[in-house]
Amino acid sequence: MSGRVVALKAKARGRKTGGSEGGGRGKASVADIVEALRERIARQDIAPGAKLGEQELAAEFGVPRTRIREVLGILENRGLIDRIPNRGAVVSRLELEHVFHLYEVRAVLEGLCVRLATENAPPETWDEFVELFGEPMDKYVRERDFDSFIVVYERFRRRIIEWARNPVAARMLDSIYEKTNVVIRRIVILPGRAQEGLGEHRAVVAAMRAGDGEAAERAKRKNLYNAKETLRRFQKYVI
Amino acid sequence: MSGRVVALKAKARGRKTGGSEGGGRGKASVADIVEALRERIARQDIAPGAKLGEQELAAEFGVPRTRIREVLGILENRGLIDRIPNRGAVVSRLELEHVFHLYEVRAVLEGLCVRLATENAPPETWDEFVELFGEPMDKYVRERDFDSFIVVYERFRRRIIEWARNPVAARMLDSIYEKTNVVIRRIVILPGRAQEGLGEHRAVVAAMRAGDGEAAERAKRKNLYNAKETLRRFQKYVI
DNA sequence: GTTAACAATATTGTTGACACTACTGGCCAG
DNA sequence: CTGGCCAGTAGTGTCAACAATATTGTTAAC
Repeated sequence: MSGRVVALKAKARGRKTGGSEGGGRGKASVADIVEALRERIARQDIAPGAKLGEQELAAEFGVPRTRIREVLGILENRGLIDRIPNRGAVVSRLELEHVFHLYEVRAVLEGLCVRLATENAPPETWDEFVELFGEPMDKYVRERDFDSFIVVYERFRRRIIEWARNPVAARMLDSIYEKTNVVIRRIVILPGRAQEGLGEHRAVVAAMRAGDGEAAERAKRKNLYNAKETLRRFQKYVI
Repeated sequence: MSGRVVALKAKARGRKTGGSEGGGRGKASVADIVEALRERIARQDIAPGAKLGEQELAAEFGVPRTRIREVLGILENRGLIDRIPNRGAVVSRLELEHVFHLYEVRAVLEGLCVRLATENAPPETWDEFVELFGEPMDKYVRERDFDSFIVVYERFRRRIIEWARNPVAARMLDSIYEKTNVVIRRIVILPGRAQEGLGEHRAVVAAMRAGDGEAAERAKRKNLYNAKETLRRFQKYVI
């Protein structure tokens, strides 16, 4: 049916200075390959359900198959791929139910981070975002410039996690993002969602600027709860 | 300095019906070995900082070294061991700061699960625990029978996660428990903590029985927040 | 007696070869 | 023509030998 979507570039067979993947000099390490594949899966360069052949990947990255095997092991227990014994590995399809579960967890974890960040960072930290979530973001919404919208959104998210100073939460949120990245981009284009989300974020930022961590947490939770409900309402158009 | 604490039993070198570890028939699979080691680390049968030799483990479980290698890889990105290139693997020491981070995350995740469980389960589900957290637990506390105390505690926890019906949260909480198991047992014996925790849990159970998910969530959070504060106060005696 | 260089050993890291399983296509019987 | 059986093939799973690196032990010079 649907053909592979794997990029066939490079083929990097050479050894010295050969591996262009991951930016490392020398040949591609396990971490490099994991990162490369994680990115492809997150951006859906490889479609969900598509097969990941070990030999194929080994040839592309110019590494022995054993190393690919290790990579697939890591990707598997991160939940990004499914492996069936003697059958190979395929990119996980994310069930709608699973996405809801992810959103419930994401809500409380981001709520936590927002609260911690409010407590840890000097209030002026958030001035930048009070500004951005004002006129500029309004403009993006009006002009349907969702890419710029998401860039700011991501920047805010990263800043929060940075100031939350909790590596455990950061790690868990990362593992959620790498699975829901795609969904986020689809939710934001749903009718009225960007506008609504912007309003919710203004509440979050205002509370943070005011130093009220608890209020910020509640606002952030509500934001993600609403996002989930929008998703539920329009699920037919998303999945 | 401190010698190894590794159990030297079995040495199971035989192949057929040899691997007694993990309960599986035939030789030990990767999952079996991971589970066996996870358990040992959680129960501190292997001391933090102790070295895990590949050949040693391979000999003990009667499997090729490659398989042990895979196991160590899994344990590493679960955060249970640290691996230094060409030096080997050692059991992670858990820093006090890290434990606080884990508790912050655990608080919001268990809070979530308590709320979800209250929404999903029929109220009668919790009658059993209303009962248990009454007189029986009081008795355990009075008699310093912390083992029984923890058994009930664990049972309650499992029931909550079961009814929360959120595999994502369940998985994340598991990864927290396997690291903090030891700490839990040390907190509960701190002066007054068991009594205090019991009171907090009665509030949780009461709210759940009454079907008030939000109140139950708040109560559960408060419970873990207090546990964390107790830990902070007595940190010298715990770590 | 202490320290530095060197050799020996033990342990981790890497790889290609071999074994096994599941799919593909052809063949034959009904 | 259809359905099941069988062999061939492609791909995954397993392993044991080889290479690289760190640690330990030894010797000799200061």
